[in-house]
Amino acid sequence: MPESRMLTTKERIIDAAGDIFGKQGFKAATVRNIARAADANIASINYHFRDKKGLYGAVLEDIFSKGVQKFPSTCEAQKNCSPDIRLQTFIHSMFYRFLTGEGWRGISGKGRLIAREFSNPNPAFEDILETYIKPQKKILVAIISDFSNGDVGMDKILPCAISIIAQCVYYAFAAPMIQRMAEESMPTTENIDRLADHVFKFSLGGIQTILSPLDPEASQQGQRNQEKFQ
Amino acid sequence: MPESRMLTTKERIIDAAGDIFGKQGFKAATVRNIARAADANIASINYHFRDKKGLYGAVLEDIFSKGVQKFPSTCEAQKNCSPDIRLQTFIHSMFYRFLTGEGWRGISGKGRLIAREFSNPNPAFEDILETYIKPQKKILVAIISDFSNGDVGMDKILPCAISIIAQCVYYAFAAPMIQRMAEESMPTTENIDRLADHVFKFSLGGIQTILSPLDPEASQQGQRNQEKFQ
DNA sequence: GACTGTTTCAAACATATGTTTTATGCATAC
DNA sequence: GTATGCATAAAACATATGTTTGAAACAGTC
Repeated sequence: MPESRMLTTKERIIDAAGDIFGKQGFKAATVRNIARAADANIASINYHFRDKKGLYGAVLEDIFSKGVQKFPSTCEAQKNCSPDIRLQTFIHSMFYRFLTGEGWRGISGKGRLIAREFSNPNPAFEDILETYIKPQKKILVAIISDFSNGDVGMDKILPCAISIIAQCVYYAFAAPMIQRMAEESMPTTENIDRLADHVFKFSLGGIQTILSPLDPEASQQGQRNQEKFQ
Repeated sequence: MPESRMLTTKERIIDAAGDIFGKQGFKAATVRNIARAADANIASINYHFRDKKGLYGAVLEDIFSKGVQKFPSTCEAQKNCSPDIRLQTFIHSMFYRFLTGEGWRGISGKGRLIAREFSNPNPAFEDILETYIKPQKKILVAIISDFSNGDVGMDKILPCAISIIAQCVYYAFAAPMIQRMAEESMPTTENIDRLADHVFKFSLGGIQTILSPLDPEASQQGQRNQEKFQ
């Protein structure tokens, strides 16, 4: 352990806990395993973080603060760029943040922890939401809004935002599925740009279709088929 | 308990286990809680399913067999329809299967269990994959393939399929997130058709953009920004 | 060098939990 | 009626796990 020994016990615990919580979930992860992986004593977890829940909260905070710091989804230089470019930057940031080793390492580590929070938010996640995620939402909404000339309501913009986030998150959290169903599309460091570009282009088409002022009747189509399912 | 008493103990256990496994995950769910919810004795779980893992496997099988049976994603009548219509049917089926009470009840119950499997497949899930999920993939790939005239490779079709599935799954598994970020888009029985229709239209635009023979240079765009993240 | 506050350690504690055991009801067949 | 096989029940068992405890090691200060 050449470099990990440079870190303090507290840091090593947070690091190991991120991986183990990510892989196994809050309940299945044991403080004993975390302590062993961090090369620390069990009691030090309680000493530094009060209890297992406290450790989890610290891990969440650590993951997000580092994640958005290392991969900002917007940069000053692009402030006046076309929405195309800014959307591409946003999506690529998302992929790098989720999937690379400097980020959340996708499914193999902390990325899965985040996916879990999406469907099963821990109380400690509410703060993360306000501090880190809502600003991201604002950025994405602004980008999509710029595709029209501001004459489109939130009822069309928000679903587009969701569709985009959905794709980014899915590549990170459903990697085992993707590996089994479409191995070529497995998210790895080699094809991360290719995948991000696909999501970008796909979403571009989607946004244009949704925001285009024509086909006002299309929203009725769903009603036709509704009874088939009831 | 008027009607649930009509069911056998075994059935009641599977039913209760689906909800509790879904809400809490495999490890966090306890056989004691499941037995109580099913109004059954703890030992009956081991009696009928050997052990906790066996129960989980039975739940998985039950969920999928009922899910695809109640909401088939293709029907004989549409066999010769346009890909548009068939895609719409596929996506709506997906939404109904994931979200309605007759299906997996979204996040509140078994839906979450499936989302978990996507990122954390249980050994018992491999069978489910072969029996229930791969046929679904085949259907979707055939639909997307029909949008072009068959002159587009899997390298473009599969990512489109993933993008579509991603949206459907996200609405089901990330509902708590959606509720907090975009309450109007919360998946409920009231707006399920509206949401499914959005995903349909968005995906239609995405597919057309990806499969369109023009812009062969677009795939290079990603490379430009790559160094920014390294 | 002795003192003090902080951190680490090994062991113990209390509890939660999956599983097994043994006994009891409850049909159906002989 | 009696016996046999299936289903359920209550209790016991063994283990895993979060937390606490009290002592030891360490670092900085006077």
